[in-house]
Amino acid sequence: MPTTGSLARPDRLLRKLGKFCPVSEAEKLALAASMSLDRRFHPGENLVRERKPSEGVFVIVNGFACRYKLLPDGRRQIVGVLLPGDLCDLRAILLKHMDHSISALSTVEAAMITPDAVTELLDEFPRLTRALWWTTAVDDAITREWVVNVGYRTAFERVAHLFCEIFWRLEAVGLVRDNQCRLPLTQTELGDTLALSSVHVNRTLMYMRRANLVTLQRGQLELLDRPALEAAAGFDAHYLHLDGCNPPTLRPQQRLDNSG
Amino acid sequence: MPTTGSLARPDRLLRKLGKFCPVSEAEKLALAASMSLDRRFHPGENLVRERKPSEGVFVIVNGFACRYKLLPDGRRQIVGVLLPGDLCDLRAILLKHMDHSISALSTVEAAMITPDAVTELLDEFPRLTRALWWTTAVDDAITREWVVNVGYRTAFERVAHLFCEIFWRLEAVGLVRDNQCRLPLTQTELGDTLALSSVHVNRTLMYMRRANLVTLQRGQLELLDRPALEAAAGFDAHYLHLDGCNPPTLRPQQRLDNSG
DNA sequence: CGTGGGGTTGACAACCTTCAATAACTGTGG
DNA sequence: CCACAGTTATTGAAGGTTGTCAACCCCACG
Repeated sequence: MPTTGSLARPDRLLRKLGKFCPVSEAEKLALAASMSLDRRFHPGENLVRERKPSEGVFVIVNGFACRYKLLPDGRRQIVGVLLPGDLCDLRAILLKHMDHSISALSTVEAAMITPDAVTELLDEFPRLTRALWWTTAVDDAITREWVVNVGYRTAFERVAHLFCEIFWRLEAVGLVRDNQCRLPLTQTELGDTLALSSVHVNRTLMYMRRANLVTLQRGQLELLDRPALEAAAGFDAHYLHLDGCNPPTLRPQQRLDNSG
Repeated sequence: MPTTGSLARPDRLLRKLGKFCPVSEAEKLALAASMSLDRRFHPGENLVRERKPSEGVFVIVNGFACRYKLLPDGRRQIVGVLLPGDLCDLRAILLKHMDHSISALSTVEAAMITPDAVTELLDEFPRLTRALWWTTAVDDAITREWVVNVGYRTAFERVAHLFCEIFWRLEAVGLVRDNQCRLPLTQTELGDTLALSSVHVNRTLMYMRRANLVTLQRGQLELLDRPALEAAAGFDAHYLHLDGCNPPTLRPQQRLDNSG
């Protein structure tokens, strides 16, 4: 049950990549080896700053983080949530500067993959490359769904939909038990995420609680009636692409390398 | 001035990739060669359907298309606009099914790159691979900005911001002249894009027209006072990443291959 | 010359925001 | 153990931005 020391950090990530394709021992070790520079961030602390070049790719090992943009009037819009096992976008190293910031919502442990290590990893492990590429595709699918969420849905549906999404994503990395998971966001942060005022988030949560759908206390989320919640949110998990991958078009050398 | 027949189709795309890094003749020819199966789509026709596997990657050669999701009540949310030179996401071939549909807004000419051709291209041209990867990163940055747009901004700001974005993007591929560009969207489609009712889009456009900021007639957009519009929208183009790329970490063989 | 889609406008309603006040909770130091 | 400060949560009242409904106009097109 306990992984080795070197595999503890990429564990959640590996679990996610495993949904895409089998991952060999060599690939696991290479990924673990590429993760250097473990760092710990306090709530509110920035991992990545808008308008600055990225120094590498962070892997969230533990805790919750968010992508956000600061707005002219001082408010902020959270445009993505990063959970354990998530990557801060491999492609960031291609860009001259970041278009958004990333900060810790809870205490966050993150490992860094340097740009050189990213390049090496992608050069030497084509199948892993595909898997990592797949995670970025899923991240983007999630962002698109967020456009729908803040654009189309009512406050109630938005909150419900976010809860469903985070629940499914945490389930995929083994962080759900007894219909419960962590969700260490204040109501103000939920508002920044869902483009709602904290006041209205509160009213909505009160309503959900009284309807015996959901409780959210001290950063712990419990879904009391998951089917009802998903129905109310209009939630359909297919955009999370947790059903694996297409049969890949492989290069010749990959065809020899199908050992799980 | 006129490109050869084989380079006419990827012309807009090449112009965009050129913002990222120089593209060699060999790369240009390879890209052109990989584009097969030119197709023409009428307004409203689907290029790609949600919940179906993608058959390859489309390159928009001419016309406007959009990514959209259908909603339970029959409405739709447009979650992205595809302009000439844009790709329908390279990574789609990794996914078992699409999480959104793509349809033509105007008459669209699109070329298809088959999954096999994508794989070959990525295998043989590392620098081109980086450039293509960069375009997907920019697409995602745009989607994130859309979350901000529909979540945070007022109707007026939303419309203004969309106009600025499309103007900049078309400018980058050489499709702007005299402060004018094409924008063949009905007010209903603008509403689907901006999460506004067509009625309110209309009111907003009337206001902008009367303020001598913008005209939009018969699919032609003219920015009468671009600085004022950008200021009003809170538009800052840095998320479009048109300023090129980071010095790449290259593989050895790439270091020998820096001819433009 | 009729028909249908898109554009324009008005009246009214709804959802959500803002402002404001209070209560509950968390952590800190005496 | 309690007092205190700071943050978070809760609730009420009033107002604003935007949606809905409905009507009308215009134009393109067959």
